[in-house]
Amino acid sequence: MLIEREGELCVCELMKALGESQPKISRHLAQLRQCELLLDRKQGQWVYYRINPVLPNWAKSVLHQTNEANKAFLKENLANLSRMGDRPNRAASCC
Amino acid sequence: MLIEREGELCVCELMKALGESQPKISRHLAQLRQCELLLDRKQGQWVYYRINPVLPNWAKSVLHQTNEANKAFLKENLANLSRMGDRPNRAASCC
DNA sequence: CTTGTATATGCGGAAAACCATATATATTAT
DNA sequence: ATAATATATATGGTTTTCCGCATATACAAG
Repeated sequence: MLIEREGELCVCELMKALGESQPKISRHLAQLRQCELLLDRKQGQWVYYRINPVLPNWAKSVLHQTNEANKAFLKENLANLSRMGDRPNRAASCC
Repeated sequence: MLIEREGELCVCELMKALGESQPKISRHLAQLRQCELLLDRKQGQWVYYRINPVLPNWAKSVLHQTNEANKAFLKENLANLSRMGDRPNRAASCC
């Protein structure tokens, strides 16, 4: 849900947002990638994860609806994320 | 998904449709009832399960969309169900 | 009252998931 | 080259889930 909302997030951002350990986040992301719910791209030392754009529309819609209808659920996590001072600069990705 | 499509189903119907054991069906239904996704009503010797109508709209919508977009997924199970000759007569419920 | 059918649930073992720790690899900075 | 940061993954042990079997309860039929 955080990734859906933010567009893409790297492992360290999700660590901060969710307050979970690095191996835990990484392994869970690996599973979501394996079942093709997520794609990743490497940029420098960071690996950014995003929703796989080839998901069927019904699946994208389910994700989006669930997200929209449960914003309160993520409040804390998004606060943690914005409190993260040294957030990697993904603008540097392109060009 | 079968229940959403059929309106309500009892344990023995789900056993046939899914080809699973009675305790397995019953225990899974108990969990879905516990988390308030399903309601049950007893009629004679049968217990019918239905989607809880007080679910928030987003949840109902997610169930419905997922169902509509994956009809093929249930084909076999629905065939098993219709092949069930002695299906309990739920018309006898009311009046 | 007894038998049969439908459902729920206790129990024990098997299977799966889960996670902390340690470590490996890649990248960046010094 | 060295150190630091970001990520992935192996390993081992704990926890949780899961299921088959047996059993209990409720109802229906005879």
